[in-house]
Amino acid sequence: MARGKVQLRRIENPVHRQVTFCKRRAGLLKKARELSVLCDARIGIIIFSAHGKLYDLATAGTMEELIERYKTASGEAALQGDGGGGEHRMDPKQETMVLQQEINLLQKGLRYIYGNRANEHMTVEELNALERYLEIWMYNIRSAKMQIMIQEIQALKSKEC
Amino acid sequence: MARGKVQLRRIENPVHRQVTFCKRRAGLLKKARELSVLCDARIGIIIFSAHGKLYDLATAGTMEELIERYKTASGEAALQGDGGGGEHRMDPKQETMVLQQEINLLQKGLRYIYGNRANEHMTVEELNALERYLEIWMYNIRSAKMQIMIQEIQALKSKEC
DNA sequence: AACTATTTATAAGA
DNA sequence: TTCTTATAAATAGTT
Repeated sequence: MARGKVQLRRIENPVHRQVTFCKRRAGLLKKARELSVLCDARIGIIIFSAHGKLYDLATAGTMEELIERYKTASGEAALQGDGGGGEHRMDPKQETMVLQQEINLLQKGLRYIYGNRANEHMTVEELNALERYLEIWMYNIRSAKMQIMIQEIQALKSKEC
Repeated sequence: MARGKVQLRRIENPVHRQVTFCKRRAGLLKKARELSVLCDARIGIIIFSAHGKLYDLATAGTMEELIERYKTASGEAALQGDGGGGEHRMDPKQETMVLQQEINLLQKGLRYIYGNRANEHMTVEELNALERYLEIWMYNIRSAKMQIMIQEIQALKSKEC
């Protein structure tokens, strides 16, 4: 927006891209804060840089509150208690989302176990769900181990002949 | 920003406020799309108007994906941040490092199990280590569950007396 | 919804 | 990186 009109496509020069990212990110967050104050709105912004670093903003409350409210407002379908067993072929996006949810639940569980228990609230239902995941994962890991060992044994046998 | 400097506080006139909300909301979303394209970033924006109406934007994917990624990224930050309670003998930094390693191993394991097995290489040793972690976590989760249920039972009993 | 006078954001240069 | 500054963009008030 200055000293040259900008083309709306990825900036190829990595230095320019990084500088622009910093400046425009700051600008975007400033605009969001202004909009929130001026118009009494609640705004959450999540930014992942190309390298995966997280920048965020939540006005008037926490991001978690906004996310919960978002899920309600956007009428999200209830979480499927599939257990990740994966007998049905999901499309990759859905699959990674489910995986991500399982990881989130595990992280929460680990914080609950190892951290200050007062900081995390887990229901018995959540703990049960986590337990089921752990059982399934353990089963799968044992299967995978077996497969690898069988393959290794077969490789050894074929060498002997 | 034009024909008069703006004061950074809630616009009292409802008509002005509504008009400004529309204009600036459009501007904010445009800026976000530009930033995403120019700098190869992934951005999610959630806006609730004062009256509770939802407006949102997710670049390069769905809001759900961004939310899940946000939870992971912010959860990891929380894990690294403190570690909390004094129940453990390790110093907090060491403890969170170990936790992080465990999570990384689990994520690798899950990708191995659910993803294309050719993309992840895991040794039998790694799988064994993961299996041991899962056993420990399951034990801890079952203990936690028991504790909660015992507390609930006691709470019920004390109410009855 | 359109139209500008101004303010604001920012790309390029220092 | 930080600051400057010329210019593009956004937008407050008006029509």
